[in-house]
Amino acid sequence: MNKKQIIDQLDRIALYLEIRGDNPFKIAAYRRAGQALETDQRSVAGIDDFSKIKGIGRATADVIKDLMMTGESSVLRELQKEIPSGLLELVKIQGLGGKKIGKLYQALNVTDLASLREACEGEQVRGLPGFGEKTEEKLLETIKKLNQRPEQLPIPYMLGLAEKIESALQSEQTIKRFSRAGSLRRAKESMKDLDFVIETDDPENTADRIIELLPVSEVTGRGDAKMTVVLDDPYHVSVDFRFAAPEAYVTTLHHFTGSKEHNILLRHLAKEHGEKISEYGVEAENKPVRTFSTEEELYGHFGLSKIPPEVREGTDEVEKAKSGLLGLIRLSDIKGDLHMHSTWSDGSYTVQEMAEAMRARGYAYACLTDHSKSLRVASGLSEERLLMQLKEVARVNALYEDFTLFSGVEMDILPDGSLDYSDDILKKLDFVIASIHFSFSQSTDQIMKRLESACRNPYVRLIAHPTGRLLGKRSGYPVNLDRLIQLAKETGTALELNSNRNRLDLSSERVRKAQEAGVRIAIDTDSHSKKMMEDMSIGVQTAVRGWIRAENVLNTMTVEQFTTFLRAGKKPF
DNA sequence: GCCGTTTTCGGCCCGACTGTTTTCAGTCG
Repeated sequence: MNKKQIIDQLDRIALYLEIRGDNPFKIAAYRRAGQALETDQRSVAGIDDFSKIKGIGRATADVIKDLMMTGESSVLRELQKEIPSGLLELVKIQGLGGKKIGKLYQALNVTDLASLREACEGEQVRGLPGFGEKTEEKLLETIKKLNQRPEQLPIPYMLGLAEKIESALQSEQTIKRFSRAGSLRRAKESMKDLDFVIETDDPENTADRIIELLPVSEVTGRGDAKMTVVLDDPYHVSVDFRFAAPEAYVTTLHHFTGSKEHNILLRHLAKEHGEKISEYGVEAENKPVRTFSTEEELYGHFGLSKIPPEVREGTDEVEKAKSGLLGLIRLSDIKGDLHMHSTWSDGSYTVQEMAEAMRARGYAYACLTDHSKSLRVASGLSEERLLMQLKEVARVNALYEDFTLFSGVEMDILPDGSLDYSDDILKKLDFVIASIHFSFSQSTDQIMKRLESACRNPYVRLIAHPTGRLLGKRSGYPVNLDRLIQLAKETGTALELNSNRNRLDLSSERVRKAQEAGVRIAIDTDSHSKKMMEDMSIGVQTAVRGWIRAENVLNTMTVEQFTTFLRAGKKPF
C-alpha cells in the first residue's frame, strides 16, 4: 500500500471508532497519525520505525506496518466485522457526524444511504433523542441533493465566482474592508466552498445587504458572527461570511484562512507560551486580549516570520518559520512575463497593445511567443510570418526606454518528436518555448520522446505547461515527471508554471519537485488578452504553495540579468 | 491512542451555530 492509501485507511479506522462512540482522543490519535505520516516527506518504504515519528505510537505504528506489508490490518478487520461499511458514506451528509450515525445505526438499524432515506421517509428518525422533525427533513433533502454536485470544485470556477462576489462587496457601504479566506486564499486547486472575512460595525445590516447584492438561493446559517449562504449557480456553491470588528479583523482573517491543521499548530504554540489564540486575539491569564494590525505582527508575536497563506497546511511550516522563510517568491518579485500571444496567432490584441499592457503592469520586459505553424487552429506562424514578426517586435521595442520586448515563439513539439521550426529559424529568436498541443493520447514513452527532443534542442529554453492538464476538464498527457525534471536539469531547460487559472501547470507539488532537483522555473501567464495577465497572481500563489524561492524563477531576473542569461546560451543548471 | 526540560497518569485546540433541549450535545471549520 502506498502512503495515501494508508492515510485513507487510518481515517477509516477513526471514522469507525467515531461511529462506535469510542474515546474521542483515541479517534483523534488515529487522525493525527495519518497527518504525521502525510507531513513526513519520506515515502513509506523509506521509513523503518514509524513510532519514531511524533504523533505515531506503538499501536498506530503496528497498524501502519500491517497496512504497508499486507494491505490489511487486524484493527480495521475487527471494526469492519462490527460496523457496516455503508455507514461511512453518511459522513458526507452535512450535519451528520460519527455520533449521530452511531445512534441511527443502533436505534434504527440504518446501514447505508438507502436505509437512512427509508428511515427518514418513514418518519422514524424524528423520534430519536437528539433528532427532531427539522433534522429529518434536512437529512432527506440533503440525501436527495447528494451527487448533484462534485464534492470539490476546481479553482478556476471558484475564482470566477469569488471575483463576482468581491465586486459586489466592494460597492457595499457598511463594509470597511474584506478579504478572501479559507482554501481560496490558500490557493488550493479545488475547494468545497468559499470564505470571506468582512470588517463591519453592523453585521446584522451587512448580512442583509449581502443577501440583496448576491444571487442567494438559500441562507443556511446565520448568527451574530457569521452567515452561510448557498448561491443560485449550477453547483449550488456555499459561501461563508465571517464578520469581524475592526480590532479583531486580522486574527479573524487568520483563523478563517486556516487550514484547520495550521490553526491547531498555532494553538499548540500559543499554549507553549502560556497563551490562548482564537479568532478574537491572543490571550494570557488575567491579561487583556491582544490584537494585531497585520498578520506579520501576529506571527511575530510568536517569534515567527509571516507564514504565507498558501503554505498554511499544517505540515512543517511553523517549524520552518522559526528560522525565517526568506526568499519565498512574492508577486512583486516578478519582473516580466515570458509567454504571451498577439493577433498574429490567436491572441486578441496587437503586439504593441500587449507590450503596453505588460509595461503598464510595471514589468521591465515581456516576451512575445505566438504559436508555430503546425497549430493551424491558432493561426500558427509560418517561417515567413515569424521572420516578419521580428521586425514588428523591433519596432515596438524601440518605443520604450523602460521596457524591453523580447522576440520568441511557442513552438509545437510534433507527434513524432520533431520540432516545428529548424534551428536556423530558432537561432534568430531571443527566447524559444516548446510545448505539446495535440496527440495527447500517446503513450508515456512517446510523450517523453517528444519532451526529450525539445529539451535537447539548443535553442529551446522553456517547456510550457508541461503536463497539458486543464483543471476540472482534462488530466493532460501522460508525463514521467521525474524523467522530465532530470532532462530539464541536464540540458538547462526551464519548466513553466503556467499561471492561466485553468492550467496551473506545473502544479504546486510538481513545481516543488522541480525546484528540489535544481531546475529553473518560469511563472508565465500565457496571456491571449490583457485581462489574462491578471492570472500572474494565482500563478505566484501556486508557486508559493510549492515553496518556490524567487532566486529559482527566471522572470524574477532584472532585464540585464535576463539578457545575459539569454546570450550565454543553454547550459546545465 | 499519544505524550512528557515539572509528569508513566492525566491531560489532550477553540468557538459559532443549529436543533434539540430547558442548559447543551453534536457538528463544523
